Amino acid sequence: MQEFTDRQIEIMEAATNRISKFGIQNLTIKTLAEDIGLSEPALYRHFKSKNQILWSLLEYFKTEMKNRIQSIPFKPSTSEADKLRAIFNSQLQTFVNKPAIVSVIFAESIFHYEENLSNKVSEIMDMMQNYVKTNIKQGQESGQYNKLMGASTLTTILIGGIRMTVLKWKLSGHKSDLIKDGKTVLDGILKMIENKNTIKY
Amino acid sequence: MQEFTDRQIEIMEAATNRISKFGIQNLTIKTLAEDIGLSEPALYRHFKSKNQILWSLLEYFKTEMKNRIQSIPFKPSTSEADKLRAIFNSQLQTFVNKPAIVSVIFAESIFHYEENLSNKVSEIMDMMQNYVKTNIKQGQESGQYNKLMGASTLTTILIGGIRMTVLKWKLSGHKSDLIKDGKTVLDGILKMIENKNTIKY
DNA sequence: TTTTTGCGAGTGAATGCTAACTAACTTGAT
DNA sequence: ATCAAGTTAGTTAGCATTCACTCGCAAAAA
Repeated sequence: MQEFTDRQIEIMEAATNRISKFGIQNLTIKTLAEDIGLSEPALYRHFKSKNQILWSLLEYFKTEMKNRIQSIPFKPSTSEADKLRAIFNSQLQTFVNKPAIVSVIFAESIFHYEENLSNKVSEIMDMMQNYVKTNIKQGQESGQYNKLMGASTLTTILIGGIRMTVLKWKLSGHKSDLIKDGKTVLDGILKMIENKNTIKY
Repeated sequence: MQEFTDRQIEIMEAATNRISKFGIQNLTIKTLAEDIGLSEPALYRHFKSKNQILWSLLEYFKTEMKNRIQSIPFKPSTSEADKLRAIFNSQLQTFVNKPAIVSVIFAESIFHYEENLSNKVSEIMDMMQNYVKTNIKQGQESGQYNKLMGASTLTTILIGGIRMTVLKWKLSGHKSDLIKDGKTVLDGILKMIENKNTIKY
């Protein structure tokens, strides 16, 4: 069940590279066609519109992300904190490998009110949000995390903190060490919410 | 020393409203001129370019923000936590009153690589970052905050958490209660870092 | 006190550019 | 000989910006 043809994937990869290197506003049919070595109309043989190219990019990433996260192998004994670490690590690693997706996800406002695109971005954000929230609830119920804060608020802080780290990385021109900085942020938060051998309320 | 003429302020306000209502991608010289009831060339009598209009908007906000935060009256006895609450509260209140500025600040990527605009946005972010970081250092040194995390990391988490809340508010179409949600996030973080009558390290 | 001159602020009609997208034609493989 | 996949040469539309001009007023000159 091949979702995309070879050419389509080639186009999507070229788009990814273009965005990584020059930002999303530099992704035009013209530059894209040049990158691949085709004429502009040729692209329209493979995608209905530019919108469809971006949409496919997001859809592709969403599926990839879901599969990737769901297939992280956890031993039954893995603590919730370690699961969270694995999830974020995997996610940040993906960003490092394909910085383009960050540009797209962070650029909601660029989509000229194109609902299908902002919806896809929302779906991706929601999915991440869900993984995190579920983890936190689980951790709180099992007593691994304290309950100083509601799960929703904690989720917001966690994702917000990581997002901020990603943003800084992006603004630094991908010079900072995203993996390390992300880990620092996550560990910091975990340090504050983990019930180790400390007081209980 | 009037920095802007009346007309310039009128234009800046119209731009603000246009962005608030229809997003930044709907801000064109044409729509802007229509809003004010002038012709397009007329705008060029007052600003050199569209870029200059946006730049002025950001510059104006930056100055306003600086003055506003610096003139928050603190009694000498105010705790660092309460100072932080006051700063964020003031900031969020401003966002609620002028949602446009959020659109502009969150839309870095829209600026066709116009350096002066992204720089202004960076300046604003840095300023906020500084206020927060200073506060945290102060709080940690005076023992009001614990030192489980470095000041930089904590700053990232704090600003990240708030930013995330603002983003959600924006995505909700300004329907959620930004002030309340922001306060919840901030209080949550403070609860985790404040040394009240608990253990000392 | 008229008259002239200069100027701030405005206008309609281009201009030039960049995009996305399309029509109509070609070619090479099955 | 069909058809998928190209190509050349457009079209259309949006946008920032400029051109050449006007109008009314205020100050300088007569």
